Amino acid sequence: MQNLKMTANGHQNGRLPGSCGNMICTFLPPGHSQAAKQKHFMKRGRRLDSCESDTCMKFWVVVHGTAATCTAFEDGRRQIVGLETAGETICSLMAGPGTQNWLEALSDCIVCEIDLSGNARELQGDPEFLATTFHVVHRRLERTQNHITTLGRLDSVERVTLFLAEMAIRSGATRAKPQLVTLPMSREDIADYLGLNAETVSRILSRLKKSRMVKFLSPSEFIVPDLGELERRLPVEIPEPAMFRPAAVRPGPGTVHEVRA
Amino acid sequence: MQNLKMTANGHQNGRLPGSCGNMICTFLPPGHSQAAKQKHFMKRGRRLDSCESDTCMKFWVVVHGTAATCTAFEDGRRQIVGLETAGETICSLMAGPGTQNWLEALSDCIVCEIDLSGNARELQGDPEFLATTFHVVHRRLERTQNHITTLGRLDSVERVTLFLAEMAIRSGATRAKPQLVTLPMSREDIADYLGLNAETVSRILSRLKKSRMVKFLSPSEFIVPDLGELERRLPVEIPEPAMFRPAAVRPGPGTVHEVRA
DNA sequence: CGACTCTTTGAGCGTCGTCAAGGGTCGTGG
DNA sequence: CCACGACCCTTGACGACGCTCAAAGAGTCG
Repeated sequence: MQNLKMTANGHQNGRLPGSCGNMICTFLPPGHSQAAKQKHFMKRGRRLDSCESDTCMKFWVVVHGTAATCTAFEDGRRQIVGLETAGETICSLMAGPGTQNWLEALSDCIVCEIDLSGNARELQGDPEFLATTFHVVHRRLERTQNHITTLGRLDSVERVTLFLAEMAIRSGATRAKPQLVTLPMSREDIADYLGLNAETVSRILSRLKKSRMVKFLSPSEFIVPDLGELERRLPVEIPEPAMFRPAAVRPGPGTVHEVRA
Repeated sequence: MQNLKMTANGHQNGRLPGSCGNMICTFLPPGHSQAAKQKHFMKRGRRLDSCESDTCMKFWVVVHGTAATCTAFEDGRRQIVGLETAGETICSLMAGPGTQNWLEALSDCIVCEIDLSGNARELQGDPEFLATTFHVVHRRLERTQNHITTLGRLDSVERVTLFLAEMAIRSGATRAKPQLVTLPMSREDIADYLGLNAETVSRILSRLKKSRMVKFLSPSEFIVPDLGELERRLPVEIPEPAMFRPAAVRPGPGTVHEVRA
């Protein structure tokens, strides 16, 4: 199936990402209405609910900030299913029965809402559109499956360690070059992402601080002096940066393959 | 995005599932080679490894029995990412870095391997093919995301309870009509699916037996006398049967929408 | 400055994993 | 036919890990 990724990139046909850097916008008809493309400026904690209708074909693109796709039970337990950083496309929230699903701003966010319901009929026969949406869903599946393994088989220290490593790499850190990382989320958010609770996360961070694995300049700013050392404490390798960078903003055709390199 | 599900069904164009009941076969060229479609008869425990090449476009369809998509760390910890029962299509195993991924027979299985690498180029422009693969991946994402919440926020008793309920529903049980269920997997397999260990699963099953939530006729056969009672102990509703029945073998066009009903 | 939120840390305890022993079933081979 | 091993399931004892509750410190905003 890796071949489909190539098509999904879309660049080889000369199609270029829109002004926001995302592919989805480019499928809007030339003279689309205001309502079809809408920017949400979301303060931390604000939510966007998924649309329940069957005839709705909305996409959300995170333009700035960090958001999360969340699920909750009636009793209030929350699970963050995915972290959505700038460039990420959310093409449908799939609520299980008896649960609520929403997109929530973890930090202040700009989210672009694109409604393609108007030209759904044409798009369903458009190979480029289908390949793009396939790619969006495929990427998400990839990360979701990895997260299942994290939740099912890593203990709390490993989960937090992996989380720090991932955040560092998202910020551009490499094994060779440390990098100041700004956490866009609270301890409770981290906990809800990792299937832990906030106190446990805080305690583990303190432990990692003491063991010099990570230096905190403030509760939300840290540096990992030696990413390799972090990695040695984990039973998995740390994912490539490409894993966190959405395809549509990558430099050119073919680079998608780096994911498997 | 729900609209795409309609196209993905494929029936409305008159395209019908192949002899094995699956859509993917129908994309093989008329005079395809033997190698392009291959049946694997797998004894319990046997594995199929994912293909590493970038130019490979293989699909696996479980025709009979129960298989699992698995991940493992170097240290041996295993996580079952998804249960694959008859009719399920696996379109790519996406190994995270530093982990192994494979498809494993939990019970004796027949798995059909379909290699579309030969006509990849045409298929990448074929809306029907793209819609079908989109649907395959989308379905999987839906279940994967639900499983994240299960692993992250349900305790062990809730996980096992939910598992029993799901297995009952897969076997055709409803709130009104109990049903004899045959477990196609060991306690350890269940544990690896639920992020627990085998002894814990066994202990919890014993507890549920004592509380009459479930009757075991043998270690691998049980009946849930009152599915509603099981559901009342859970913070989530039990998914619809449609959640477990692959789209390609559903009766007709339009029925896909029942997923959201 | 106080109100609020977030974070940290401690004490206590329940849950779940580890280790170990014993029993049941099945297939093989003497 | 039975002995044996392989494998799975069950149950107990014990301990560590992670959650709950509580209190106090740190940072932010009006």
